[in-house]
Amino acid sequence: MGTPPALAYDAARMTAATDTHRFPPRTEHLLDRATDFCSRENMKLTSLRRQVLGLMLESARPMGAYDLLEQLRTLHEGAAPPTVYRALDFLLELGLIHKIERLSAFVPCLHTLEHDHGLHAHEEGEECLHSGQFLICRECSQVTELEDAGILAAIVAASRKAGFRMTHSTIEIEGVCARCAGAAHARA
Amino acid sequence: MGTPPALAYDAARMTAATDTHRFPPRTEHLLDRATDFCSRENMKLTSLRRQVLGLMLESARPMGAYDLLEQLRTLHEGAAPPTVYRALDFLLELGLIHKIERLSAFVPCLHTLEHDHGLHAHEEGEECLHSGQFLICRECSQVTELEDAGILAAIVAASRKAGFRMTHSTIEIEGVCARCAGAAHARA
DNA sequence: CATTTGACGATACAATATAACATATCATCG
DNA sequence: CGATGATATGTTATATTGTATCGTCAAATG
Repeated sequence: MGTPPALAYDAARMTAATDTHRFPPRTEHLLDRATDFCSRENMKLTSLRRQVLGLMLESARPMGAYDLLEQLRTLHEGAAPPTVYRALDFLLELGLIHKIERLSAFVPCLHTLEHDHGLHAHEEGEECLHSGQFLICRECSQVTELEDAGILAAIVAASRKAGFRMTHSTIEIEGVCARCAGAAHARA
Repeated sequence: MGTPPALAYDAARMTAATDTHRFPPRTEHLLDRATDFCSRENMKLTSLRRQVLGLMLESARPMGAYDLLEQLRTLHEGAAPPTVYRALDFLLELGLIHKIERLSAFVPCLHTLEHDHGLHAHEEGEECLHSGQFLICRECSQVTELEDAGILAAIVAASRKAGFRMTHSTIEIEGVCARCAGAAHARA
């Protein structure tokens, strides 16, 4: 919940080269990939959007828009709700993040960042944003993104059977993750 | 969106026998089934809850909590947000309705009402509320509930594979329903 | 260079949901 | 019957999430 613990890199270099906040190297690397991804889509990952995505990458958990706003304000004075929602809308449209509807919260999409596959085509010529599947642990609040072909196939099949032309699917599976279930078992 | 059109039954009998609003016969019948269902679960479908469920059954579309509140006020002076949310929570817990997360709106669960199967068991001894799958048409806003065994099986399988103990799943499929797709085709 | 377009600042507001506490209703038991 | 506890509802206020709108600025485009 609170601020993250001390980080293992040199904080003095954080604001060295640019006017924008510097995240740890691993995050900066992912952000660079995101920048490339955007260029290829003819879009721009502006400094503001980069910061918002960076904050999400740093968080172990899904972040609400107002969580993000609070954090963003430490980097970007004067940020207001529309500031955050615009960045989120942009990132959502490109598939760089997902919204977890049940939590009204957002997570970065590592699949897009790591495999650079933003857009998918399911049917004849129909393009459709990759929409993942999420395991939501109610103990530790962590969210794991799956990309299970079986689930997707079942959903596409059921939609077709109903004559429904699907463009997006929201799959949110709630329960207890392996780690928390293990811990509970150990306690008993 | 607006108030429903004139109804084909005798409005004079609406408040005859009881102090609670009377819905058309088909709805009253479903409400009676809901009452029975609750008794079997040792719960009570109070007049307030019955009215809320009735309003939802009368609506062709998902209703937001504040839509319900507005309607409820015509039947139940002094209703406030908590009035509605409490009724919704009750109905959700019993599986008599579902929440469509993407719409922040609610629909009655006809599966529960028509088949009286509220609780399911997926794994060894673990009970779990029936959680349906929803086709959401972005043209006409209608929502169709599926209960596709293939989707459920795929989700259960993927959860197990990840060591995740699922208790509830939210499946919301957005797109264009057969009727609206047909209409669009006709226009072209 | 003028124009257009997209991004951002800033204020206000709308829509959704809950906290907290008071009151009422009802069943049960002594 | 009257006390007691549990459940349901009334009431007010507030928290949380999300948009509308309008103005400004800066980069891209012709």
